[in-house]
Amino acid sequence: MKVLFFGTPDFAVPTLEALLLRHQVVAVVTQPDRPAHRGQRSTPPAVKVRAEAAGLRVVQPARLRDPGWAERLAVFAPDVAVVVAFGQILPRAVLEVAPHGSINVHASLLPRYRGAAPIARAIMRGEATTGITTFQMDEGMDTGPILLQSPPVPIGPEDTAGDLATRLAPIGAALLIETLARLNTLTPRPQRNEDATSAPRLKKSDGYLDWDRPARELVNVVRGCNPWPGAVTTSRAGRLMIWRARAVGSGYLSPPGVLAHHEGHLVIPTADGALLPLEVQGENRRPLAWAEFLRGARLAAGDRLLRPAPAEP
RNA sequence: CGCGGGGUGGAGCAGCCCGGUAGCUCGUUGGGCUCAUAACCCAAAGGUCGCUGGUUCAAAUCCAGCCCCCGCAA
Repeated sequence: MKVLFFGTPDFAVPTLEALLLRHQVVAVVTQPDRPAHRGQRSTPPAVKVRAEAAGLRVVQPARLRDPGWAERLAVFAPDVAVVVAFGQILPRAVLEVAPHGSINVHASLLPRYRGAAPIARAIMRGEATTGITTFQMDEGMDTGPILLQSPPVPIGPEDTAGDLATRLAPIGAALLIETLARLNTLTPRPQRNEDATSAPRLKKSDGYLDWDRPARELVNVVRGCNPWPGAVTTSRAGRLMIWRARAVGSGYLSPPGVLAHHEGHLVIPTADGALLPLEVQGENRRPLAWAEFLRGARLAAGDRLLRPAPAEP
């Protein structure tokens, strides 16, 4: 089939590669290069890099909602459009550019976790499984009728959002290929809206750690916010990013947020149990193991950690 | 010219503003103690303080240039 591919980050790359093997990708639509990294260098999205390596046509609309894009994309005469983590809402005219419409690869078992951050949100809520759904897109946010779903994919207790995304991406690629292969015989199944939950895009403040919550929940926040936006607390030594952590103990140990010793480790007591940081990162520092960080004598028992001030949307 | 932090024994840091014998926590090595369970005690080895030049009686510390590393702005 002639496929028009929409995608942007790493997560979308395996699906693009799978399409390359079995179908004809007539063009790739991705987000514009954005200033990124030190020095404000303009950086192409992962999908663009891969697409150019494959010699594909790449289109980078600033706003797909601007008039004229449907016509410009129609020139490629696709049979179907495939959308994976593209990052922009597709207007109806664009959704309907291809005769078979647009198919989305979404990283959850819909109708659960509709939205931009299904992987991170599932982890943050402590889910034990998730999966991949392919569906026929409509104008709503991940509301279209379902084509195929993967079997439940287990979420390991230590998985980060980054880990899970890496694992889910090839599963999505395989499911999409199967979806296309069976497109003519599949019956789209409407989602049960009453079962839907939403997974809105993460904000930095989603990573703000509140020590008055139970340690188990905070560990989930830490996992879900890795690699972005990072779970943060503030201390005498400035902002502290916690990249990996484990919940230890249970019940009330000592005042939440005040560093204390517990079974041989310096931990952060919470409302229930304590958080044992494993990997941590100080301001303008690289990530360090908790023990190494502590050797710099930046923090000690008795120091109080606080939730960052909500100075951000 | 986006903003910012940093390069000090193997690791993580302090010292630099207010020049004058290089310090802390850990690791390593050698002893000791004998079970401390939060990391016991003693001792030792190990450093061109990123590079080059300048100022000075004297530079890790002040000045200039260069190299490298890192964080944030998704």
